[in-house]
Amino acid sequence: MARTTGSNGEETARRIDEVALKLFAQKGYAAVSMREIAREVGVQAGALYNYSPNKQDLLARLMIEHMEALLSAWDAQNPSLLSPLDALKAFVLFHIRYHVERPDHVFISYMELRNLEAENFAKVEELRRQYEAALKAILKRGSIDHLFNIADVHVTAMAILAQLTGVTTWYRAKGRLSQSKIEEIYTQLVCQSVGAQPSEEV
Amino acid sequence: MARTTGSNGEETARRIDEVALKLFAQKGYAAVSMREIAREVGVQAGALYNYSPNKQDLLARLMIEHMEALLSAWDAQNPSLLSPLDALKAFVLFHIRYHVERPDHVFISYMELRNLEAENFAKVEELRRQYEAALKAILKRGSIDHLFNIADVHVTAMAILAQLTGVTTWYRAKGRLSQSKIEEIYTQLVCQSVGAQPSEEV
DNA sequence: GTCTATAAGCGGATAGAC
DNA sequence: GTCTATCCGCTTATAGAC
Repeated sequence: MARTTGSNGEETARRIDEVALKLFAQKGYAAVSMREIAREVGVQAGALYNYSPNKQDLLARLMIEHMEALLSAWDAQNPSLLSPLDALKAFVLFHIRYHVERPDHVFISYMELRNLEAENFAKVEELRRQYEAALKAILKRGSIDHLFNIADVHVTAMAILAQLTGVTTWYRAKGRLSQSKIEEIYTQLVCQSVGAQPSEEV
Repeated sequence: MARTTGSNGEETARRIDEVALKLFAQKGYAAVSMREIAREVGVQAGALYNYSPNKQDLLARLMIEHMEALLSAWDAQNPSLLSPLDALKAFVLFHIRYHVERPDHVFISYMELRNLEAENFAKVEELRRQYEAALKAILKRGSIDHLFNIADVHVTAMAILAQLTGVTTWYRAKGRLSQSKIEEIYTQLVCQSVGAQPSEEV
């Protein structure tokens, strides 16, 4: 299926990212070869190097772009305009929806950190730190206003993020529970865990 | 540093497990070579095959033994003798302590599932299912007795396990919080998240 | 932009000496 | 039980033709 004539750089670039993301998530970065990515894209291995100088860069780009998009999407919600409780609920819904829609991005962003070289690792960690800070800001506001009963903002933030992100490990679109039901259950769970007053309807 | 004479099978077996566990956790199964394990153990690569028929078996054994030990340790606590609330608190303490003491075991048991061949995968999953069932049993008891306010036992169990296991990703022995302080925070967090009445002192 | 060909080395695993 | 030597396939990455 070689298609040297009629080749299309933009389409190939898109396909490489798509295939690499899928394979890295499925098998892990170290277990996927450039040949395998190329085969699935429908080009020869050498062609991949027109789009990334090496395999490491391909991984790093996928992770950094994901984290940047996540941060932008959350910022676009303007959560600072909401009350702490509403902002927390908005965060729960946002996080679940964004992550359930992109399970492969989530998976590699948590699993492949150790395969990043130092410089790329630092970039991704900084972006993750910013995202954690967004949740901490909400918890802090609610804590100061005595709306929440939180023993430690940092630990609570880590715990909430872990449980929300964990949804992607077991959620199946055709499972027992609909996504909206899961969102409802987690909203209750998180509100209860921060000791918020029984919530008005979501 | 060859030591053919004076070689000691039992000691080597122990060291192989120790080194393989450490390296798999650090770099991931696929990124660690048998040669690298051998080098760190202080033997030649061929010698490893006296202890495992292949690399896959080495990984599977580490994971299965960890899950079996985890289950035995929990069973030894006889949680069914406790009230649901006390059992839940016991579970939180047990899980945090057991996992914080064995971060590498925990890490590979969650991260390397995808590198297990079908048969080994099934074994590990069955053991994990049993452990999840132990927590669900507590939640069910408390729910039936109207001690807990739980929207869905399965989702709540997954959420609690995710947040507890997540401790190992950020806990550092010399960090801001002592382990006992973290245990206290998580106990409150989990009790609040299941809607349990404000707890007596732990 | 993609191909073919190839460099240079590492991978898991085995055979047979000691 | 461990070593040395080895098979051979697969790895990332590059060079140069088209």
